[in-house]
Amino acid sequence: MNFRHIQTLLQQPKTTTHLLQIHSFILKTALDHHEFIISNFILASSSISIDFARLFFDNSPVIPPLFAWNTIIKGYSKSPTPLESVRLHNQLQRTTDLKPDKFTYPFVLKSCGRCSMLATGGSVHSLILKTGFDSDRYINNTLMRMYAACGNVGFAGQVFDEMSQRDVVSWSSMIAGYVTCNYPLNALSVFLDMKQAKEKPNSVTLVSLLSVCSHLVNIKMGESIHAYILTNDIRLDVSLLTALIGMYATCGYIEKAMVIFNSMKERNLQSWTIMISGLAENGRGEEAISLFNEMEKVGLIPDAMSFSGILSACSHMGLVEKGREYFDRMVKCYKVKPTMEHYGCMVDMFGRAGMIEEAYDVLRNMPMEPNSIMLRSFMSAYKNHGISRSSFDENLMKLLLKIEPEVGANYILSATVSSVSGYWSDVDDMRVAMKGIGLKKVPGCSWVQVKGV
DNA sequence: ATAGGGTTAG
Repeated sequence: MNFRHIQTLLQQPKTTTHLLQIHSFILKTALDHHEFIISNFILASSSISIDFARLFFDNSPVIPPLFAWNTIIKGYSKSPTPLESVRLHNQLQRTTDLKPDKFTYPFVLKSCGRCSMLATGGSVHSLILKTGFDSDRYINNTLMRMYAACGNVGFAGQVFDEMSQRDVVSWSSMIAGYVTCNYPLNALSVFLDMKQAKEKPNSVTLVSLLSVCSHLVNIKMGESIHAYILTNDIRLDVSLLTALIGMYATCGYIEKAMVIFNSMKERNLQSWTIMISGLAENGRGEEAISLFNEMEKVGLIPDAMSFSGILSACSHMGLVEKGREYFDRMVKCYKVKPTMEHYGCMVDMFGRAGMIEEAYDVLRNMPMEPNSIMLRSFMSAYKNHGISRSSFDENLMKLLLKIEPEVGANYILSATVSSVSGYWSDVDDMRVAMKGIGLKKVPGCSWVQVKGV
């Protein structure tokens, strides 16, 4: 049993037991101090699970070589706990003489982005500048993604502008950055610059661009991108087809979306989910529900996004019992933690069905502060169905006006609801409240209209 | 000696 032998073993298909066996060989031959062996063992075990690899990393008898640190940092960057790679990067700097290299930074940056740690990401950036790695294209591309993920697309743009050489990934990252930060028009203009620069977009670039069309609800642009894909022989992979479905569905071309979905030879969870949500949004709840059931039969595990789709279908269709069922199934069978969107669907669903008490229960018992969409939905339900109820919670109305004091429609809603709840004792009270926040004229609503409520 | 970046939706 020697070095070469272990190396060969590590290249074969690995299972946990297999790796444990190799590990005991390593101990027996005292090769556990050997840097190259440590590196390869950590690499092999990280392909099983990052936590598994971490055990060996932590118990290494010598300080692991930089390669092993990089492998672990990379593993955490795509794990559910990316913060751990930021921690390890700190530990690397504090406790060893090793210096991070061009394989360390991309993954630390990715983790900073995933954790929205703008300040930490910025300090990693200055470290990169200090150590001269700012000429590395990969690092610059991940810097851009980090800044965009942290919501600061301006910094991403600076990195992009200062890059000495850009490739298709740089351009795609810049476009995706603007999409993430909700600047679809800027994304479009970067695409135009990209064409000027004669850089050819690939299927990843086009996925982001189709999302631009969805954001702008611009079917003309969507169709021209579809045509561009076909004439330029861009590979129609699962992601690109899924993005096309999404674009057609958001633009209201649900039939076209269905045709693409049905033609797909291979589909992933996202393809199903986007089709289900598309059907739900286009008022075709029954089909959304049957597609959801079909998806489960195929053996795919629905995620938070899939449940948003199906719950919104139930809400639009007024299928209260089904909605309750799916919500329960989501939590109990699939262990998906409900997000704001899910609670929003439930409030909307109960509210539309006139079940004010149930909607109120959801609002009261959810673990986060409701957003304005939910509050408006609840208030409208109250307005439409709650006229005879006495259970109005004026705090919810106050909260809505606090979160969104600049939205005129909220005051109109408030005025209407006040006729039921007595929250605003008279219209003059509301006038004072509006003046207090400097709102003189309600957009889309004159004082006369408010008075007339 | 082993390794790296970009993609969607509510």
